[in-house]
Amino acid sequence: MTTLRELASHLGLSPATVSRALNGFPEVGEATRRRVIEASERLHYKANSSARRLATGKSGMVGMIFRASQNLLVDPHFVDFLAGLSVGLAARDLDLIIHTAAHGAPGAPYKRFVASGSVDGMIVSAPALEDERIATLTQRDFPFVVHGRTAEHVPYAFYDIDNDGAFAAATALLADLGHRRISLVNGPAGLAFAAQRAAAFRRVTAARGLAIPARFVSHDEMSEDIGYRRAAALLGGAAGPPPTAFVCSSTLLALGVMRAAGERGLQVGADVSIIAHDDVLPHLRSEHFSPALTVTRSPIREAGTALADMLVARIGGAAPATLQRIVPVDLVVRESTGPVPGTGGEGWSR
Amino acid sequence: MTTLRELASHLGLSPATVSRALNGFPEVGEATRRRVIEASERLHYKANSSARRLATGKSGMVGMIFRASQNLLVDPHFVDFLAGLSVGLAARDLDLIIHTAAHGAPGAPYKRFVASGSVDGMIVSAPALEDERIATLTQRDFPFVVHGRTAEHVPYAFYDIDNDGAFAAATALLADLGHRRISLVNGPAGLAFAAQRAAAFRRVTAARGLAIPARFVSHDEMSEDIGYRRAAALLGGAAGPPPTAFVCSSTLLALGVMRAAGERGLQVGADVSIIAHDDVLPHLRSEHFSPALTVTRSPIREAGTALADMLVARIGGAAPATLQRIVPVDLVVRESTGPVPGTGGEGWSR
DNA sequence: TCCCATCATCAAACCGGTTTGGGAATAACA
DNA sequence: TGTTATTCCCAAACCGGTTTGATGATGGGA
Repeated sequence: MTTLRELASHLGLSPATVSRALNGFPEVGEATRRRVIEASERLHYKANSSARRLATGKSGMVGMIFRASQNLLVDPHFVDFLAGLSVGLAARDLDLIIHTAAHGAPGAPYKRFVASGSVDGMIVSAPALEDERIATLTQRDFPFVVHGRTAEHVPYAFYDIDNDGAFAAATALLADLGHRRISLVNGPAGLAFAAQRAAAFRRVTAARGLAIPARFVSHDEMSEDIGYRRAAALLGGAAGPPPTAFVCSSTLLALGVMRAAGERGLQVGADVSIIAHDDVLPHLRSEHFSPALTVTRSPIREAGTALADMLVARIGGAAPATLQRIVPVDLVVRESTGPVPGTGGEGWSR
Repeated sequence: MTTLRELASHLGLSPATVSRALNGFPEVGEATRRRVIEASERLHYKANSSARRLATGKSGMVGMIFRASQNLLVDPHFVDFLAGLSVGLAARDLDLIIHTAAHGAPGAPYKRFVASGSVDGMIVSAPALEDERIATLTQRDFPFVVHGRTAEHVPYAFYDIDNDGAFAAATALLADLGHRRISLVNGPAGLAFAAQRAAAFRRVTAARGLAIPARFVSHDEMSEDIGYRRAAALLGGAAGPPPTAFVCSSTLLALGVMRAAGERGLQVGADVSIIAHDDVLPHLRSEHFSPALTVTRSPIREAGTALADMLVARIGGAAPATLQRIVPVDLVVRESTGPVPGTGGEGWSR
């Protein structure tokens, strides 16, 4: 509760000198500085952050906004990203403001943060293919970084994994094992990463001459439940021959697909193959699934810390074009993928 | 970027009038108010939040601090709580600042937030049995709410589940089924909820005359991995006869215990019984485990929204003693619990 | 017609820091 | 000793809102 002025008059100094002493400016005497610091601690002085912000124009915070409708906060991928981000920002002495936009208008909360000057930068997560937020922020020349990439042409700072490479490799692996009926259980339609993954999947299957019926490709929330329902519907075979392999956009989806396969008595890795993208959620380890899951792997936490660094650079004035990273994805072959059943996999059944 | 003064001079009014017009004060004429609002929208005026805070003394934000060392943000229970909290706060037009304290000193970040006036209230999560944060905040008479309860006697606002009732019921259920060698796989030692659960477990087992060796009770992080390791060590039987039943502090732990049991060829619900507390994480549904898990159930998301309401009330001046809630916990019996094997469960083997 | 409410508005102070532009010592140099 | 350069500190302005106290303009009642 002590103010700078109180502290100053207590010391018989001017507020200006005390301010400089505490902020490490060179033009105050060493003896004076020590006296000031000692007194500030004794009186529990702490600069009022609102006043400082008003004077300096910096807030020391960065913002992030979720749409409550999308329930993104519940998504474990998302929160793990948040964890990395928070740690990375804390290391730079920045705080993170999170705001859940309850109502429809997605633009309003951005105004709230950007126009009112309450944050120094923004983080945009889970962008759509053409994302309004990116357009708005670019237009106002406000510092921001994106987790993911959109189809737009404006240069902005982003961190993304090589979704195309990962899903091309995953699809090719299955095709090489002889699978011709492959299903893609993907993330929500409209999100950029899901579109990139679907494009890679379609490109590779088309190149191999595989006919993929529309019902084999689904876009939805990435939960165990959805994985189960999609796989159960397809494996039931009511609408046509079931797939022999699944490519999943997350390990949670794969878990559901495995449950559906298990219920039908299908052996994963023999009767049906499953591969998934693994964001390496610490409490969900694909190597412990039974059977151990073949995955394309890229830790989502690293995205958080990397984006924190990028945002700091961006706030510091770095050009967006210099802050773009696409990280490669590892393909880890384990036990959930195998040769297509009923063909020459073992060399005799053909 | 337009300021209040600019807007005012543009309108030929004083800043005072414009401020009142925008903030809905009754002493400005209706015609003037409309004129002001119209102009403010046309010029994209948005009050600078730092300036407003400085003038009003309110920040419109509440804070929450994690210790990075504890890795709480990675804990899915925790983040789901965060989700509920965020939604609850957004409904009250509050933002949440989250700060990860990288280094050891737990007091420092509190100073940072409280003494500098950057937040109007604080949320304390995962309290220890005697929590320093609660002591500090109480002493400064700063508004805060706690998720959980400590052993302290100071009256503060909290929301907690009936850990004692839940774990007494769970333990009694197993004892009633004839189990005499029961293991408790608990959360981290030192945290209040874990202590409450352990106390209930010990009370009920003692009342039933069950001898529980020290190795049957473990305190650690609540991950699948830890659950697996604890159960594997006990079921190995190297240190003595293995337990016939497990009480787990989370469904993640139970998942690990199930994996350990499965690896040894034990049938869950017959050879070994498992019961867990279920915080109802949307992506981890205990009714879908195989077998479906018997649980004590209480959605952790509700804690978030309830605490948001409490904190708003507390900031508004409500007395802490009026803001204390302990919610009951449901016992849901499913397939993972059954009579102890090798006794009279089936009527013939004794 | 005069007086008193009521309404609508304004000038100025204030919140608590930071920053600019000097100015009075002291030190360095001729 | 006189001048110039440093060193150290201060008074005042400023950031952009909100809030107090006062004032001019209108309208109703006597």
